[in-house]
Amino acid sequence: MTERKILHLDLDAFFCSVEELLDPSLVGKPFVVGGSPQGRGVIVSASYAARMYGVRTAMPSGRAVRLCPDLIFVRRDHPAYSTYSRKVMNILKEITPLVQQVSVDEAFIDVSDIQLPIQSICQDIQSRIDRETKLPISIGAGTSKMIAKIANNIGKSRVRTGKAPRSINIIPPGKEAAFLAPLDIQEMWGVGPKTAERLRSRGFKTIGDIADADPELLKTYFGKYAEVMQKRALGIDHSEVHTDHEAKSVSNETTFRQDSEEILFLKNTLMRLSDKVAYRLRKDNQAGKVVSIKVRYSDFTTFTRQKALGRLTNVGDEIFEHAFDLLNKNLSPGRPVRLLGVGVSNLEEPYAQLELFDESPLKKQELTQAIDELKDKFGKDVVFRANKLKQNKTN
DNA sequence: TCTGGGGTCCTAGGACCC
DNA sequence: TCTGGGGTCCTAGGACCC
Repeated sequence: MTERKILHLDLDAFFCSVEELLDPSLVGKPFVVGGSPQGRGVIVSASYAARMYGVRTAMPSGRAVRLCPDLIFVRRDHPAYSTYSRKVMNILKEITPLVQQVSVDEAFIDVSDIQLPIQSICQDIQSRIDRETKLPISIGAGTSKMIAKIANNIGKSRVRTGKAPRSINIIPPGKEAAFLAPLDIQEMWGVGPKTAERLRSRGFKTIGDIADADPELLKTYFGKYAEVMQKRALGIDHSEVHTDHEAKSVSNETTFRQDSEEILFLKNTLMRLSDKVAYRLRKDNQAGKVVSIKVRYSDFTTFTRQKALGRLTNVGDEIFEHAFDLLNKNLSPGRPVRLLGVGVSNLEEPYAQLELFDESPLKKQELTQAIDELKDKFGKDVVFRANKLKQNKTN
């Protein structure tokens, strides 16, 4: 069996790089995309100039300004990010159909079938994306997704110039364990702050420490997970590049500018969130069987509640009805609420009839509108009759 | 410093059924 | 008379990732 050649590609400071294309006066300046420091925002993306001040993703904006008083704040422009993301992903799909998009700015590709040295494959992709989109991208390469991903993280982190790294980091076959061994445990896949702390408290510092540990001892600490962890530490990962991604849940949440305990306000918010979720579901021709809410109080304690409906829905009113019921039954009165969220999961395709229609996005949108208009005219039940018909047929 | 928003996966307990 | 065991669904929470 020949070795797999897997690449992990990650656009450098993606949102900021797009903003620089839209407004070249930002180039080289310390700026961020994210919420304003007056509100409760956090940094979503930081330019490399801003990172030189210690500004990082997910940092509260207030703290970022203290680190860098001249920091420029740019509002998010999601449509622009989607457009550029699509451009990059399309280029990758021209190189190979084996593309797994992980997020807007990140993908794995399997280039095992390309008969060129891995170094030149990486360089070709990087310069082509630069030529066609002007976006900087970094690439990690290895015999598995895990190695490619970690290689990319390490490659990027070595560059501290205040400019986009555009790094390429290739781990040759057979060198996986040696590459991982000296790295900090938190570079591991699936090891976050909590697990890292547990590992550190038992004397594990590097990935090599985990690779070398007595399997039985590791098992007493981490149970079933120990085996997976140790395999990963040894550089073993057989996971494939998955090209088919289907969403399993859709949710929207919002943090208020000010905490509130006013039931009318919370109710209206829940209604708005339910409509948003429903609209997104309909746009993707999806519906779900489970409605959930998320509530965070001002002291940051958070709870979730969910309810299985026994049938599919993608209608705002119905999602809201169940969400509000869950809220009513579980909200502690008099405790100010900071965040409210609504979600729908256990998704399926609801309308078999849709397949009879032209698949063009415009047609779909027209159909959605038609369904929504019917709902307005005849009441929400009209949307469900088709749904129940389908269920009766299939059962 | 005072902590966003969108997700996925895993675990564990209880209900219910055979 | 003092209590089996497996399967499946549902729910809640938590860890993790970008």
